[in-house]
Amino acid sequence: MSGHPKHLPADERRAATVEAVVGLAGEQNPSDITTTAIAQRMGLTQGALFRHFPSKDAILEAVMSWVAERLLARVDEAAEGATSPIAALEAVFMTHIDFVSDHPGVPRMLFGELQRPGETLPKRMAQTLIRHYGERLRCLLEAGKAQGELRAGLDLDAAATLFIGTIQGLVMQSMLAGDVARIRSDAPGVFAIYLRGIGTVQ
Amino acid sequence: MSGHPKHLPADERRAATVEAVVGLAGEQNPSDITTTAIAQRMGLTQGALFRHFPSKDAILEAVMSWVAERLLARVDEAAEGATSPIAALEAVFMTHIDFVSDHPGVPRMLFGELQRPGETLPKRMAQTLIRHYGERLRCLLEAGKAQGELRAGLDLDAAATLFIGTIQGLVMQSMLAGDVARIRSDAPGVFAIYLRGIGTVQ
DNA sequence: CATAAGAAAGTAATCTATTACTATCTATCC
DNA sequence: GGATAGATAGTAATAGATTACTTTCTTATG
Repeated sequence: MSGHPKHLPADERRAATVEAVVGLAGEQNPSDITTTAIAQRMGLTQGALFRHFPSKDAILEAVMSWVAERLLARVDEAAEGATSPIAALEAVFMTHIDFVSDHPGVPRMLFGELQRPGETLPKRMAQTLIRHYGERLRCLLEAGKAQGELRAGLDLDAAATLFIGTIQGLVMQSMLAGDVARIRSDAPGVFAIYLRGIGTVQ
Repeated sequence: MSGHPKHLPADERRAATVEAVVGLAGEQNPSDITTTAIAQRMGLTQGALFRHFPSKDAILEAVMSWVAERLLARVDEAAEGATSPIAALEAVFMTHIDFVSDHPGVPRMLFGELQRPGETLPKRMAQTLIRHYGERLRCLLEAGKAQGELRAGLDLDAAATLFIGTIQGLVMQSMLAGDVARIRSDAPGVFAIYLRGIGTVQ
């Protein structure tokens, strides 16, 4: 059959590897992803992966790094384009929903990494990603308070937790229905309830 | 060392097995739980498990069955004791929070089962559990609407999705902090926002 | 003593990682 | 500008560890 595929520069193969992992994570339990499966999806043999990564955990590190970079960048961009804190929150939410719709494996991997016992690097990367995300949220929420868009008594930590939970709930619902598209179509209704909860409009 | 432990009736061993799995799931990734680890926690050898269960999946079935029975029973009991739909919702929420505080491995296992590819029995049991749970929620929400406690325009499906997401967000936050106790202490603040979101009081 | 429960050891499959070898690309030299 | 050397990227095979599950032997208990 195929024989040897074309040689690619190292960084392109690394990027392709990350893509393969994210893709697989959308179809199966992330912690059941094998190096054989990753290689197969790339049209390579299993051993070839270890020419670009010293270990499987190094692959997961690359994935987490990719996620952190892309997600935070898109979210920041969405927030900056908005004219008010509330508008920014909504833009962030929808951008996040778009992201997990495009890459349904991402929230599963994050959740999975958090569950790992011990202190692995990919796990810590997942933790810091979510922490940074939470900080941005609290920042927006605080600004909303300052501008009177959100009620004064609002518990910022609770609001940030619920923001993330809102997305997590949509992810769970889409897994239940076995239909990734639901995550996007159900998002507006769920976010409307959230918005009302944090105190916009009366 | 120990030698042979006391013989137990089959059903007690099965119950102890379920307990062991739920316990382990609170400490590590549920899908990384091995039969060796389960047996070790019970003070048995690995092979002994297969005297009581024909396969590992049969163990997971028993766990899912245990979860479905206990969770739904406690939730139903909480709902019945309440005097209004809203009070029932709150009671259900707090009961659920108590349950996952006592058994932090449960939401992880449910999430993990939903991710499995193919159609295994434990996966289907997780799906039906969450569906039944969702039905009860929608029923309560509808009653709340009928009694005017919730606003008329409320999207019931979205409200049910967010209810589950609220819990899921608390679970995630507790995993992030590595502190199960947070799930209980953060719950009231988050639920208050949810309640406001679905339209109680103005 | 008979039976059911557990121990101990074994098996086949699977997974990560390594090794020895080979193909492909790239840059240099005459 | 071809031939060629060196580096890079691939394959195939396999080692070593771990997994779910079996089989056989042993012990406790009614």
